[in-house]
Amino acid sequence: MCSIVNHMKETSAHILKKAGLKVTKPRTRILDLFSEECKPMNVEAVVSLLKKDPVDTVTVYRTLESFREAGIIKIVDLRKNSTFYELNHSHHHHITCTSCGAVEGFELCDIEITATSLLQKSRMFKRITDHSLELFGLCKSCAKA
Amino acid sequence: MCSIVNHMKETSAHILKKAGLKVTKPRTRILDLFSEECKPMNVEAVVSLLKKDPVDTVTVYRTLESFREAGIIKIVDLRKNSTFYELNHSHHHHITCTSCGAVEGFELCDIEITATSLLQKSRMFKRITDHSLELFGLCKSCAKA
DNA sequence: TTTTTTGCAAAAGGTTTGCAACACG
DNA sequence: CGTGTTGCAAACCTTTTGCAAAAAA
Repeated sequence: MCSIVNHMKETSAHILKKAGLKVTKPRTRILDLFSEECKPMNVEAVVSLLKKDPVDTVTVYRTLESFREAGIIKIVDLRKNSTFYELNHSHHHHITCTSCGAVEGFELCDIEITATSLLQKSRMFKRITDHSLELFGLCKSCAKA
Repeated sequence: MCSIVNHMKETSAHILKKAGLKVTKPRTRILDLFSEECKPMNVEAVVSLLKKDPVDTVTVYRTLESFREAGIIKIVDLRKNSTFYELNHSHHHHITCTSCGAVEGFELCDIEITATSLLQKSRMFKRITDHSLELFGLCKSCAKA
């Protein structure tokens, strides 16, 4: 269980209302799923994990997009061939195994400081609103093989 | 003109040979293009810039993939809906305007040091082979509007 | 000449759009 | 009950694959 729901004692329904989204069954189930699985997921993963009581793929696409707009989830750049999302609460980054695709999250926020100072040198940019630090490497089991 | 060809006095043909790739007209032209345009490009951009003497889209896909395998270019994660590549010489990152899509490059390599120390804490990972720090924000003209 | 590369056609993902039926508030 | 959401079909766009003709070494 991920911390946003847990910590803040907020139900998915509550989070949806606060975001101005109607509380529907597919939305509640998808948000619950993100709280249960503490990892980046793509549309296929969501559909697959809800297959007992199926939610249409298109609905998942639309739901993830509306969650992203509302700031509930965010896109993670993992160099996969589809878009991955995760809950937008704790600020962290990822390391992805280039061999088997395993993903681990980590926190590391010296970057914010360094990045802000960068704006002073930029002739083109005014504001930084988001960033993504993604590492790629080999996990222990792939490093052996 | 980007520095790799310029600085090292290496022609595209020379770079291709060193990489073990046959020197063909499409490959030479595509590599020349990356040297001329100092910015990330996707397949569409390459095709479009070569349209006077067209190179097939599929050839561009295959060429970019072979360049990437050879380490001549690398993928840049810009959160666009297609894959962008750029020359793999100077180590730098990017900031992308979330409003108009403008991209600026910058150097900032304290990350390598910080990231390496991270491995000591990771229970899953053994090696970091690559990383990507991408910033997103508003460029000066979009910040006004 | 032998092997690799190119271009065309077609297929294969992932994602988006249109629209009627449905459900939330 | 009215508006926003869902599900299905179909379209769309990017990327991949198969194969014969062309080009590199």
